[in-house]
Amino acid sequence: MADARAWPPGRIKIADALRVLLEKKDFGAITTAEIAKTAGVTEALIYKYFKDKRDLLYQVLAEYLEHYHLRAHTDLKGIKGASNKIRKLIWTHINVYATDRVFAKILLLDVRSFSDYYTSGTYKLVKKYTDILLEIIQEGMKDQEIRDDIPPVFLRQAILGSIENVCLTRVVFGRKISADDLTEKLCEFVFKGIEQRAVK
Amino acid sequence: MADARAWPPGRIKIADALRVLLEKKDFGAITTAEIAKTAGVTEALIYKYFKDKRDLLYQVLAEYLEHYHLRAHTDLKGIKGASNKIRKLIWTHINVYATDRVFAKILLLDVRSFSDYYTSGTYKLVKKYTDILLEIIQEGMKDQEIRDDIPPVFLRQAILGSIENVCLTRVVFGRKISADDLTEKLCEFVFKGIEQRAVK
DNA sequence: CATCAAGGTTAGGGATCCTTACCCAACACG
DNA sequence: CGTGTTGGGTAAGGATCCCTAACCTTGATG
Repeated sequence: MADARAWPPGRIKIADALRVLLEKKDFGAITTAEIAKTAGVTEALIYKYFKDKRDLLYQVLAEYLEHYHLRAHTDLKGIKGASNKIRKLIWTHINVYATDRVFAKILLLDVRSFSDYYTSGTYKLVKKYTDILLEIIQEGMKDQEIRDDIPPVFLRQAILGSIENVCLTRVVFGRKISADDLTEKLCEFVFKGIEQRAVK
Repeated sequence: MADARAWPPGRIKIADALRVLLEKKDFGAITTAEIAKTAGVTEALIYKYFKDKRDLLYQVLAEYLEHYHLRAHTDLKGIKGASNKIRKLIWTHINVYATDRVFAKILLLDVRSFSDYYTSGTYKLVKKYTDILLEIIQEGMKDQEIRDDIPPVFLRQAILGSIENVCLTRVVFGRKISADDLTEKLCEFVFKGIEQRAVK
């Protein structure tokens, strides 16, 4: 997972330790002492590699994001048409939440409450990731596949919000996430809306 | 704001102090010492009325929720048809975020990261609030106004997610929220979806 | 008038985050 | 070959911060 750059072993052990601990408890309940103990290093070493306890969280999240950003990109290769791409992106996105609870918890729950997160480099990575969706939307508007009377950035926010909120409760309560099932329903909602259509 | 039950003055001062402090900084950055000083009481008094520092936050949020729950209920009186009710509810919901940033920040940012929040009584109040939307959706399905091929609870999650995510960034970056404008766009999205309709 | 509850304070203790100073092995270099 | 110097890591401690136990005061009540 951690892109094995030439990071010193201590740094890797610390990041790994946080990931392990996040499986069982939320970030606020994890102490630096605990992280150090799990990593098998001393507390002070954390502060050699990370500015903060929070900076550690941000950097771990950043590693996930780089990984999944790349994956989303390749997942979309060879798919034609904005609608099909959006469907695929929704599936991929949900599937990440379904299979990687630690990542889901960090992104959906832990970092949100820190105000400095929104000015961090990690947040920029999130935006870069969601820009994929934005570009598809713009492409779809050009091709008359997607309505162009609502600003694309607005649509992006609305779509992502619905995805994340649907997954949120499932992540919080540890319920299973079925990517296939949720994608189907979400696409119906996102593409056609909740209005009852005229019976054919 | 704080429904003036027969609460002792100290309790009111503490809750007020937190509300004041939340206007400038986020919950995690506020210390109990700071709260006590702002309230003009000693730190220990906080723990006479609240189990935790977090419990204080939950109770303050609960006061907001009771207030806005009531208001949403009366706001919907006299409106006919599920679609019209949903439109109104969306407007009311957004308008609360637009006018009450402290409430918005607590609900959208601060409490989310605490895992015990989701088992708290305050969270039950949130559910009670969102049940309004659920009932309208069910009503709309019965009246053929809203499509019934997606579970109502799913639709509720998706709709609320899109609303909240649209407001979230505006709250985080302190940008203005125009209830009229956002409601218009959100309703278009929620009711009709992003698909380009056949040109008439 | 003794007692008791309610509202509030004093004083302090343990945990947590973070910093400063230090150790030591490996390696470059004159 | 002696000598810096850099990178990885440790030891120890300090400043806060959250929370608790015990105590004080005042007014109501039997």
